[in-house]
Amino acid sequence: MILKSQVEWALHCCAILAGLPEGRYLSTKALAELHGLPKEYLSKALQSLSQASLVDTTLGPSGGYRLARSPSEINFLDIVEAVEGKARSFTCTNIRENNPCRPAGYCDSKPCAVARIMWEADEAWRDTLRRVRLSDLVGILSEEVRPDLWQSTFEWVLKRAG
Amino acid sequence: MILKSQVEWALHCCAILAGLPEGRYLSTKALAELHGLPKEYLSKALQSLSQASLVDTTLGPSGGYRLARSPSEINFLDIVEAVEGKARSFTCTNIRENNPCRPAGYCDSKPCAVARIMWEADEAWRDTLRRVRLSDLVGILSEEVRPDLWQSTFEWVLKRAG
DNA sequence: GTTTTGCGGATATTCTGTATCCTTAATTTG
DNA sequence: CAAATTAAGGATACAGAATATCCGCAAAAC
Ligand code: SF4
Ligand code: SF4
Repeated sequence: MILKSQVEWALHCCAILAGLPEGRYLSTKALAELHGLPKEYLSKALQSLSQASLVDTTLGPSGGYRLARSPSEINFLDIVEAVEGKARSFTCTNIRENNPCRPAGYCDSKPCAVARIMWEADEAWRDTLRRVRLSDLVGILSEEVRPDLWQSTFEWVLKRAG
Repeated sequence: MILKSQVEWALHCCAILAGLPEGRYLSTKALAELHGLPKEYLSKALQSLSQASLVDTTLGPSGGYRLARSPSEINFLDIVEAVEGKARSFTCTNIRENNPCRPAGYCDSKPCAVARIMWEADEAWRDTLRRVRLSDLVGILSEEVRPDLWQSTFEWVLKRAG
């Protein structure tokens, strides 16, 4: 069980978009270059963010992406689910139905305990991600990243933001 | 991100093994038949449990598997990690190293905030699974499964247990 | 009108999960 | 002892998902 690398990409891109001045856009090209990622494929991740209404887009030169809401109104789960999907990590194939001892026509009223426990763990994972806001991430990064790198990165970004 | 179906299989098999009388073994053949699973492939899952020292095995006719410890000393995480592996679900490909603004020779002292937050969620998932013991599962199942089915299943099992 | 951009569809490639088969060694049964 | 049964592990095939690239389209900027 492993998350797609697009999750990492999307999180990093959102962190960058969170630092954009009001009303400006940043293109896929710039984001791909900044992170050293395949432009065409990163585009798919950004499209996922767009479909989840996490980002606004505009076309044409000087077009690109910007956050649809403030970084404090977007949490990690929003971003992760946009890319990874909302499906639970444990899928029940209902193997208990194959039990040869089962009376014919026996109908299970609810999902069995195994599934419920696995889903509970899944919910704990989601809860943790839900509690971390994009603004929290930006706060941590701005403290941890070396100031000169932090600054030159955003100069680099602003030069390319439409 | 989806868990392998072997996880479900392993959990169900352990629940059955937990109901075996002291010292008896149950074969792959019986477990596969009971759950309607491909015997050869289920065998791989059981081998994982064996490698993780969760079950004891013995060869020959009347051989098979039994729990290596009491059901109260085995938790969900033990079983899940045995078949799914202990790797974290989020893998960091360190894309920040591609930042063109990076000073040459810049060395990151620690994993970045994105990775740490994702790993924290992973830990929450594991914690939840760690807190549920196999004996808890058996307790719930014995209450929820219709008594006649519960009983006939274990009669079926005992008839095949070596 | 030309360029740039996001978007979606189509396609190819690589990797993982699923599944089967076969050999070997240990153990029970007769 | 001989035959049957079992777990273990290696080899291999198959299916589906993740990764990646390419193309055509419509909207926006200039
Ligand atoms: S016991 Fe639970 S997890 Fe297993 S098949 Fe039934 S519903 Fe699914
Ligand atoms: S920012 Fe974190 S998750 Fe992203 S590449 Fe760097 S270390 Fe990995």
